[in-house]
Amino acid sequence: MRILLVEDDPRVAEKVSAVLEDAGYAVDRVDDGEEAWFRGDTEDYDLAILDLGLPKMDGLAVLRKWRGNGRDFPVLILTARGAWAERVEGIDAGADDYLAKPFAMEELLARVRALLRRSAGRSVPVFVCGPVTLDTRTMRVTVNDMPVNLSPLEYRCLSYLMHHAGRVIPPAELMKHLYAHDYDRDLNALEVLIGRLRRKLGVNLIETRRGFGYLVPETGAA
Amino acid sequence: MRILLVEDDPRVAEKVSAVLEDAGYAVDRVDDGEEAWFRGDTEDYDLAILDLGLPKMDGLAVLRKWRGNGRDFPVLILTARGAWAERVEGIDAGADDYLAKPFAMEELLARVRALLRRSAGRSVPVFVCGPVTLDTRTMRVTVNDMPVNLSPLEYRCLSYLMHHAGRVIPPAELMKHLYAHDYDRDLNALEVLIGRLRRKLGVNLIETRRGFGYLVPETGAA
DNA sequence: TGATTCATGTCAGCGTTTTGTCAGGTTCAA
DNA sequence: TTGAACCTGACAAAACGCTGACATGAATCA
Repeated sequence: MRILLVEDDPRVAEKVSAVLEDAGYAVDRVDDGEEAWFRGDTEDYDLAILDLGLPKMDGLAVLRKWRGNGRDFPVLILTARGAWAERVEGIDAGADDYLAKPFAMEELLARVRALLRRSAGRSVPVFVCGPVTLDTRTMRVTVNDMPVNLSPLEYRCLSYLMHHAGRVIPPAELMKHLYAHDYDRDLNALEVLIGRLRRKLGVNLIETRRGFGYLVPETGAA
Repeated sequence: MRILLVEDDPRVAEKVSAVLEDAGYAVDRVDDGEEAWFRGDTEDYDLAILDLGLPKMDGLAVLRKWRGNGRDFPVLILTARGAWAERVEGIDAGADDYLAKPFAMEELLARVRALLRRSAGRSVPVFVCGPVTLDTRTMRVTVNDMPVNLSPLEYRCLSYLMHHAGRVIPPAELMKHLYAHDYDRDLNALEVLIGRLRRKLGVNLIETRRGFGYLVPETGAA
C-alpha cells in the first residue's frame, strides 16, 4: 500500500510517516501544494493524507484539481480542531474523511485502515463464454459485443447455465431453478425456451447432451 | 435513500431525523439496541447512524453483529467528544465514520453525503449521467444545464437511481428505498412516478428493463 | 376562512411482450 | 426401422408497463 503524505510541519510529518511506515505502508512525503498536486496526479497512490494549510497551493485546491482530473483514491484531510465549516467544504470537495489536529496516532491508523478497507472490494461480475458475455449488474447479454435482448426467463436460464459452465445441467434441475414454485410444468416449455435462447444468441453456445441435459462449455467457443 | 437512525435521546433523534428528512432521505427511527440490530439485519438500508450508548444492547455490539452477518451498509457512529479510544474501537469494529457529540447539523449532512457517494463509488458530491446532473448538496437537478424542478419523491427516486447507475434496480428495491417502512404500496404508484420523472427530465435517461427493473446507464449517453 | 395549488396515490384501459401449449417435424441410437 | 428425445412454428392467454384522468390531502395564499 502506497500513501502520499502532504504536510508542511516537519515535526508532524516526521512522526506520522514513522508511524505509517511502522504499520507497513510505503509513504511518500511532500510539503507543498504544487508538488502534492503533481505527485497525486502522476503517480498511483492507494490513499493520500492531506493537510489543508499548505504553501504554494491550498489543500482544498489540490483536492479539487485531483478530483477534477478523475483521480479517485481516498483522501483523508487534516484540519484544525473545531473548524467544521472547513471540514464540510473539504468533504464536499471530495475528501473521504478528515481528522482534527491534534490527533492520536492510533486514531489515524484506524482511519487509514477503514479507508483502505472500503476502497478494496470492487469487482465487476461479468461472465464470459466464448463470444457471449453476461453482465449481472446491467443484466445485459452481448454476443460478439452486440447487445442481445433477452426476456426475463431467457436471461435467468442463460445465467444459470453460464454460472455452471462446464457441467451438464439436467432439465429437471433447470426447471427447478427457473420456476421457484415448482409446479410440474410441461417439459416442453423448457425446450421451447432453450430454442428461443439459441435463436436469439445466434451462436452455438448451448449444447444438448441427449438424454442428460444441457451444457455450455467452460472455456468458450463451441 | 433509506437511513436507519439509532438514537435513544428523543430530542436528538427528533432533530436529526427532521434534518435528514428535509434533506430528502427516508428515515427509520429506532431507540434501543435490540430493535436496531433486528432492523439493520432484516431490512435494506443505505446507511445507519448509530449512537453508542443504547438500552438493551450496546451500539458496538450491534455493529459487530451486523458486520458478522455480512451486512455492509455504511455506518456512522456518534460518540462523546474526546473519547478517541472508543472511536478507534468503533472503526475497527466496522464503522465507516464517526461524529463527536455535540455536532453541527451541516457537518452531519456532509458526512452522510460523503458516505453515500463513497458507497456508490464516487468521489464528488455531484452525479452526472449524460446531460443530467444531480447535486446532492443543493438537491438540484439540471438537464443540459437547465434546472429542473422535481418533487421530493421524484428527487429521491432519481437520486437512488443515479447513485446506482449501471445497475438494474428492481421495482421492489426502489419502493423500499423510497418509502421508509411504509411497505406494500401499489406497484403502479412507482410506474406513475417514473413516468412523471421522465416527462420532467425530457431526456431518455431511465431505461425500462421489462421484467427486471429500471436502469440509468453508467457513463451517460442516453 | 375558503380557494387554489401542488404532490401523490388510485384506477381503468391500452398496446406490447412474454411464455405456455399444441401439433407436427427431426434426430439419434439401438 | 422404430421410438423416444428433442426441436420448431404458430397461437392465445397472461403479464407487464405506460398513460390520462381523477381523487385526496396537505400546504399556501388571498
